[in-house]
Amino acid sequence: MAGAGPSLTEQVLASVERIPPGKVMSYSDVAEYVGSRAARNVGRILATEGGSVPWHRVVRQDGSCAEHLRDEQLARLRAEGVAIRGQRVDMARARWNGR
DNA sequence: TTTCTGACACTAG
DNA sequence: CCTAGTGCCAGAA
Repeated sequence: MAGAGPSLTEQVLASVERIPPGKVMSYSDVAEYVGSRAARNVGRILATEGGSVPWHRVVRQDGSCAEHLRDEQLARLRAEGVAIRGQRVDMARARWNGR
């Protein structure tokens, strides 16, 4: 395995940790940010090692989230000052592009 | 090896 | 606004 640079998992985790409070990133945004196009990979990584990163700051491109997380997701984001619109996040307001 | 499933995205109706 | 179908990558049986 070697080595050639950080693994996709490491890059994803690092990107998620880099997201500031009050902001969110979509799965595909993170995927593209690390050089991948499979948003599913990001979700899979967070499901496996997301326990060490603010996974709640990662939502779908449309601002919604998975049902088993919807409750925790919205609750945490709302507590951080993220604009919530009913059951979805106001991406136009909380979306973070890495800058 | 094949098949299924999953913290997703996109297009069409 | 909603549902259905298809593509993507990776791991488990």
